[in-house]
Amino acid sequence: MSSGELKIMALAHAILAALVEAPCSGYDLAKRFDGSVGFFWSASHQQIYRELSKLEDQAWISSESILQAGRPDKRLYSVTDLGEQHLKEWIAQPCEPTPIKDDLLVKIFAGHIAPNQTILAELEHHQKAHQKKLSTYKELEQRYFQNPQELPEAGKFQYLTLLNGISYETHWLAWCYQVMELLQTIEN
Amino acid sequence: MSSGELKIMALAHAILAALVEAPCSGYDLAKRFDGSVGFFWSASHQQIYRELSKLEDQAWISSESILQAGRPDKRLYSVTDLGEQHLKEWIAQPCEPTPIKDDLLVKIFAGHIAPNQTILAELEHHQKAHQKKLSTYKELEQRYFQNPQELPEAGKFQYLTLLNGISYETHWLAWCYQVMELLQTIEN
DNA sequence: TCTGCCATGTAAGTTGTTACATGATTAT
DNA sequence: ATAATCATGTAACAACTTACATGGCAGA
Repeated sequence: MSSGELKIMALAHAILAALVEAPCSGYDLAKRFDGSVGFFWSASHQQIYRELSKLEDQAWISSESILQAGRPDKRLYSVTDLGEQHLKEWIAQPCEPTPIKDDLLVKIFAGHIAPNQTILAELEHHQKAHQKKLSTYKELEQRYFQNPQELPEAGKFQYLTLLNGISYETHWLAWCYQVMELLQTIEN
Repeated sequence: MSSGELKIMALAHAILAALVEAPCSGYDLAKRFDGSVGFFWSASHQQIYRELSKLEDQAWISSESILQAGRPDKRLYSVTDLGEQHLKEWIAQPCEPTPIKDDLLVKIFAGHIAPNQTILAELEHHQKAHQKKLSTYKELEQRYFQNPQELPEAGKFQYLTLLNGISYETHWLAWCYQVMELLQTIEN
């Protein structure tokens, strides 16, 4: 209503959250979105660069050019006071749980039109993927979050996102197992 | 490559899967995407109508006009042989697990910049939402899936998507509890 | 020499969201 | 009367994906 500026910009907030934790370049952000930030958001480098431009136009972030020997310059982005203020306000606004959108579940739902073998193969593929993620997450837990009670406050919150990843992958693995059990009762 | 037609169309496949199970109108589809189909996909009615037009242009679905007394006509959509063939092929192509994108996790990640009270309130809000979904799912389980072993094949697969929903909500609830426990160790 | 990493972008297309639009029937 | 439900759409915009584009440096 009225003038504007009341948009959603989900990615923008994920970027702000990442930059508040540690200022970095677009390139580094893209890598972080593939790693620890990936516990809660994913984005391609193209999205990230575009969003960084927008955020800088709005003065929610600012950048500093870093000259590097033998490498392209990098732009180091950090969140401005204005940006942090907006992030705080956004955090205070209630949001709803993300609806599920999952290709594998679509395939399972229509599973009866495909050979059992096909479904089973895809399931094993996903099982492996989830197992891999889970062990990565557990390694991170052991390496950086051994004593959660003694972490600094920011660290505790980051640990909680990791815990969510662990719980999420565990849920998927348990479900994969359930599917396999029930598939065995179907002759094909 | 070569000529084309190799697009992703995630929503299209979700619609095909729903229509294979039971032909219906766009309006009914929208309702189903808010209910049982919502275990694996969500979409607004605008998306659905647009996608239905595209699918009919490609002859993956066909429609029949149903005249109704005292109500607007409805178009009953069903999947053609061609559509079912495409769906089968799509099911056989491997896909990757859906990356996480979740606003609440962004908020938690940056939780240290907000008052503890704000985080706690949002968490309780989500806890309630997940509790509600979980009990809805469990009711459905009791009502329609008491003896999974004796279900027809299609029913078994649909039950598996419901089981995923139950597992998913349970995971979130357990995590909410973990967060609350750790939040108590932070003075604020 | 070739692959991969560092570093940043543009262009085109698809998907998803929000708002607008219509019009009849049924229940409170 | 008023709101909710049935039933189907258009228009504009925001978000996301895929492909293309550049160019230097480091290591096998």
